[in-house]
Amino acid sequence: MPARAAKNKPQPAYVEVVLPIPIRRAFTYRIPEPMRGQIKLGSRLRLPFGKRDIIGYAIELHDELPQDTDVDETKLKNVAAVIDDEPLITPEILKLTQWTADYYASFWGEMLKAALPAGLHAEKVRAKRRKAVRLLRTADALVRIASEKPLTEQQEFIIEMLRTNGGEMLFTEIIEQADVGASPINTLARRGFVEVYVQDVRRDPLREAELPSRDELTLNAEQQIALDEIAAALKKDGEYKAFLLHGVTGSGKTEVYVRAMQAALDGCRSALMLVPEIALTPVFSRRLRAIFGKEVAILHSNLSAGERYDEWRRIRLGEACVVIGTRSAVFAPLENIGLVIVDEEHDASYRQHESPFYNARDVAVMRANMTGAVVVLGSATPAMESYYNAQAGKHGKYTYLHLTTRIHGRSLADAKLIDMREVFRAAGGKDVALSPELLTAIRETHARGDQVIILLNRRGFSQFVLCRTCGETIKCKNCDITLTFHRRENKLICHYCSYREQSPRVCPKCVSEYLYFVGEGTENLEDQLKKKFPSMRIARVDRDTMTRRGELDQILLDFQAGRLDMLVGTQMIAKGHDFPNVTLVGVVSVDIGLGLPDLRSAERTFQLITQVAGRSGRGEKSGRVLIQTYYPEHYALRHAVRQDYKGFYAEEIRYRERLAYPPFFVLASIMIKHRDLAKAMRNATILRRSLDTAVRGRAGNSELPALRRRGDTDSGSGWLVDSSSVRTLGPAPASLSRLKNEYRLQIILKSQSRRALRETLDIALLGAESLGCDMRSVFVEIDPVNLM
DNA sequence: AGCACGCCGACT
DNA sequence: GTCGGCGTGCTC
Repeated sequence: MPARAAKNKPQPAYVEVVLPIPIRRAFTYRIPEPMRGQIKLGSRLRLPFGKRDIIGYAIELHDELPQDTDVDETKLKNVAAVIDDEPLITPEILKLTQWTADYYASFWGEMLKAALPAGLHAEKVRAKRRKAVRLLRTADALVRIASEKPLTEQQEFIIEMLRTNGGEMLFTEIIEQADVGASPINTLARRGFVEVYVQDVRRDPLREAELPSRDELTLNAEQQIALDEIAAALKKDGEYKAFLLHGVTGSGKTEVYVRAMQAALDGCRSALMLVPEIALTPVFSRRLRAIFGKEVAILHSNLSAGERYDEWRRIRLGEACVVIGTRSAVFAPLENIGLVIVDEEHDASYRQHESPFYNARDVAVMRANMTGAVVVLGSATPAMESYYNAQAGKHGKYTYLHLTTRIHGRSLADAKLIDMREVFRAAGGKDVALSPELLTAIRETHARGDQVIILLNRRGFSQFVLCRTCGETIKCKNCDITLTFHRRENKLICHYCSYREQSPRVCPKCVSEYLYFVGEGTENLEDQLKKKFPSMRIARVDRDTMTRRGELDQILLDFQAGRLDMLVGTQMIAKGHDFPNVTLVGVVSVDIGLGLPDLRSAERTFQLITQVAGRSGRGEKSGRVLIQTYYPEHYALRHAVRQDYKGFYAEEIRYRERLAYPPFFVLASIMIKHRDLAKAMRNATILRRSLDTAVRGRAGNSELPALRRRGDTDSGSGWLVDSSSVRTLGPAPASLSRLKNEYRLQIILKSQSRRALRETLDIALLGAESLGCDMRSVFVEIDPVNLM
């Protein structure tokens, strides 16, 4: 042991760190003398790791090397540098990320990285203004001038790209997307093809939008009751309490949130509000600015790295005590939280689908629980598990608050199902995308000067190519799915891996010329509508068109301001927005989702339709909703039409119980991916064996499990379980059995006890590794969405 | 995750 | 005969 100045309290000489890589272990480093005392829990450290430098996070400090450790002092490396004077990770976030990583069988180091704003190292030269490029000449002029002195391939490409993007793009955007340097753009500018100019990036899209009217200042009785309950809970300082605020669309949940946040501030505590990705519109942001002024920090996914970091820093320094943000904002370094709100808590965008997996809604509840805060989960269509948790009785984890009336006494839209099988028959077996009834309704609505929203499901509704002669469908060469036809590019594109190929003229298998392009994608539907309603101004909103920053905002604003008559799009348009002039919502084939291998497909369909129906008739006028479907008798649709949440819940919960699904059972999915099917199978088999061993081991060790008969709820098998038993299913081919050139096998775990499930999983993963399973091909998801 | 080490095909 | 593919193993 090195001698130390005895007078001073010993300074930690060793630090345990976790790293932002998929390794579960922590690593020990020696702290060089001059750094001792500077390192605190949560400090970011620069560390030598193998042949490279890596940033790690201090999670534990030791004065001496622990006795029980198996690390060899001589093998330890020194910390290279302490990055921040004051740790960016607060003790609270350290604890929260640890819990989250553990809960989701994720990696702590990755979780910590995810908790910090991306672009922490963004250059300080944060351009508030950026260079943009505008196309100056028309296509005709281009041809003429180009003939004098031909353009290079890169230049041509840039011009083509500019043209397809409406003639205007950011300088950096071009460089990125066209993969060119700055010089071809400058050459084009010199030759007068384009103009380079400086643009305010933060063009305020609100300029032309009217601010929300402030006539909703008085709460109705239900809102007041909800607020009172929340405020009362806030008064019990430091006591955790959870609410489910179930309010029909248009019932004024937002008003309750805002008041509750004010109440938290009045009690000198801070407030955190999570919103779905799409809902954080500039309109809403501005409203919050108006209410909370500089106190509010907004963590918007569209912020540049620098802007995001600025907001984050204001929170860390305590300058902002109200935080509104999307998913990752759940890790915002707010101190002294009194209130956590999760708006539209059922929304899928709270789930992170890549490593590190987590669901921000559940992390939010845990954060409130850890810090003794009040949490409010709000939704018009609560997730099954949330509503279940809000049931009185032993599951009463949440206090239920209900808003049943729409503000201003607006009535719910009048909704109706259109049976597409009949439409199909009436059309003489012709493939019709739009029923006459919907077309008539669009015409009438437009004639009144009102606006229309058409919702469709891109996935189920995309075009694919079918050979009429041999029945061949053209599949992606990397994935086990059919390619989607994109007319504008005349290409077949894989929606999973982005593989693209020229669309064929003859069947690649039998060389028949009779190729049939089935179905209607958004692209095509937009064309059809434009053709049918040439006088209407129609815009399309989906992931393809929404790549550019701010473009969605612009379309939504145009729509709101009445510069567009119809919006056609996917789920993105279903949520949160307030369009007072929309009196018709058409739902075109969302029900394809009902056939997907997803235990939540009914729930999602119900939610989607209910949400989009809520878009109709938000102003003074009453609205209509027409839902085209091939399954008019499906319960998700039947209840959605009547906006009957409880009816839907009652049926769905029975189904969940019968099949041992959440909320009765906790699920985990283990996905095994490999380019080589045999290897995937080998890994999966080892895993299964290891799981079986772990399950047996646990069962053996657990003390006299109370056996319960569950034969009445589990269809058929009548298996005997104790509440902590873990069932293993698979390995079986996953629902997308081949994706991005990898075979995918899936093992599903089910248990009534989350703890048992997690413990079994941990033991089994370790065991599998020691049995030679290649853990790089193994991906664990707790509470998964996709199942067989 | 990266990055090295190590063993089998098409090229100066 | 070498350059380079990615399979396997390790990182305090």
